[in-house]
Amino acid sequence: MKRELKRGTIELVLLTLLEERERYGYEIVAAIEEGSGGRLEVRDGTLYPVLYRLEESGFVAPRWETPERGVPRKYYRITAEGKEELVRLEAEWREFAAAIDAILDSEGGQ
Amino acid sequence: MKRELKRGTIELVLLTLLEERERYGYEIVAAIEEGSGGRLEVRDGTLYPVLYRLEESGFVAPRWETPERGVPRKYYRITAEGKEELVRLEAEWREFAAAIDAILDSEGGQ
DNA sequence: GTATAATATCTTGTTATGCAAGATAATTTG
DNA sequence: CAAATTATCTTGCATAACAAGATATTATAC
Repeated sequence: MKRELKRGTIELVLLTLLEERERYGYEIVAAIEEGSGGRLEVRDGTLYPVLYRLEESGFVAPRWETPERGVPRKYYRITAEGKEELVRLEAEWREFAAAIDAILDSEGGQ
Repeated sequence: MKRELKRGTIELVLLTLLEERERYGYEIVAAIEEGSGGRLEVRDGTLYPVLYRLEESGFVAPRWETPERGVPRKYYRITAEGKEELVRLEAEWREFAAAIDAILDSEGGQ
């Protein structure tokens, strides 16, 4: 999947996944690939900066967890503001996709 | 509509509009807004560079027309290669949108 | 007839963000 | 102990949409 198409959608995807439950970054990379049926891939070098942006905006909140065995993990949960943002982003996505489809369907169908 | 979401879709939109018929840049700006039901807007400062990229790639071909009255217009038509590219871009868009929707629907629906 | 608006194309610089490529560190496995 | 795996983080690059202008012709208003 080309890079440019993804732009502006990763925050929506992240908030959607974090609304279901708390997750840590490395886990999210796999969740995106799985949840999209292998069609969408996001690198960790992409993911972490997005999480920081969301954190700065107050849409997610982190929590370190150091298990008895294993590498420390930084879990993120969605905040109340994050849920509101998710509603906005999803509406924006639906409207955008509808706009593109409107052009494709009206013109291509002739 | 936010800027980032549009990225990667404008070439698809342009080729779709040009597949229907020859058009000139200034006309396309209005056609996009109308064809999307007012949901999608593209500035002329965005449009022209996209047309040049498409022309360089051989996907569209320009033709100047100087009418008896009025400002000269540069009409673009889609080429055979452009039609192939359009098929690719549309498939890519459909798959991408399906990937996003798969994540939204599976997670949001619980 | 001159000024203003509308039509139309084009250019420059800014900005945002996804990603490659690495660095770091702990843990597990061979 | 060496190598692979898990996990987070950083730097620099590339791309493309846009704002803000420049330019030029034609149409309209005064």
